[in-house]
Amino acid sequence: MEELDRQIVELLVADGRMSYTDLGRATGLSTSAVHQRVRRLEQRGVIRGYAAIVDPEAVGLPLTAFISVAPFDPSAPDDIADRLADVPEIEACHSVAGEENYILKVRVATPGALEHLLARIRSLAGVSTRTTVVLSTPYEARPPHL
Amino acid sequence: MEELDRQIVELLVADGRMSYTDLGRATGLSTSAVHQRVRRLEQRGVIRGYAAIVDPEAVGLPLTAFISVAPFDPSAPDDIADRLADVPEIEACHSVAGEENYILKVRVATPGALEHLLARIRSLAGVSTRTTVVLSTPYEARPPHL
DNA sequence: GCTGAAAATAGACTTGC
DNA sequence: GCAAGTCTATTTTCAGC
Repeated sequence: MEELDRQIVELLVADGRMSYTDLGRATGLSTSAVHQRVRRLEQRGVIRGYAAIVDPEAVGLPLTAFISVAPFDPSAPDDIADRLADVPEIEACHSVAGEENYILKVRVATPGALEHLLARIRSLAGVSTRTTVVLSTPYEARPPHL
Repeated sequence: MEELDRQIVELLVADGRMSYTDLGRATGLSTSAVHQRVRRLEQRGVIRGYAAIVDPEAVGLPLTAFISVAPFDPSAPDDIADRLADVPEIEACHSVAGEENYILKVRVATPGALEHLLARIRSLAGVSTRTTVVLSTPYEARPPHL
């Protein structure tokens, strides 16, 4: 990727609502030039979208956990991700190499909610789980180092 | 949190660049009313900011991994998060309950880069590591279920 | 806390380099 | 691929309820 695009992406990751005017000032381009580049970055899929960053605690989800899952029957076709796709507490689902098949990142309100969530995941996907509770998060969702 | 605020947050998480005009249409409020509410949500820290969502593969970081770390000397004061704060490959750092002290999420370009990163983390923070490589990511960074 | 309107800004689009 | 200019939409502020 080009230096100019790299710079634009970095600026938009830091502030997704930055105006094209300011992006132009920061990069030395005209408004229409950055606008054009941003649109190309969006079309190429480099920029997938824009989102407000929400504090999970502030919206009542203070408890974060990682759940490693492994299927009861390892020979069965693996449709675990699909089976869990509609569980809203699951923020991320990664297929991984290692003892377990997936790592899930979940957010819930209370330990009780985590207990129910684990039961739901086990029965929905036919998996055993190993849960690691997050105590605190020094940092998270830092921008990629382009 | 109030229903109207919940709705606004949900809309802004889905599209961080949505205009106040459109937010007003979607919620039935006037432009200035939503604007006011958004500002209060920002001030209260419910909305921490806005960011462009970037495809890590498209910016040359196709390899994601989780690294669990535990200090060589568990009796030493724990400044691991601080010591690792300036390592740009680390996207997230969670203090966790369990066998290890922290779970790091990292993104790198190649297996070789991961090898160097692990060495750097071990020497910087004085920790042993256990690495789980991500094979694929069915979904990630889904909005919190308000 | 919401509305509605006015003024300031920024966005979208076109044309020419 | 970029700059300049025009037209439209949005942001922002404020008086009034």
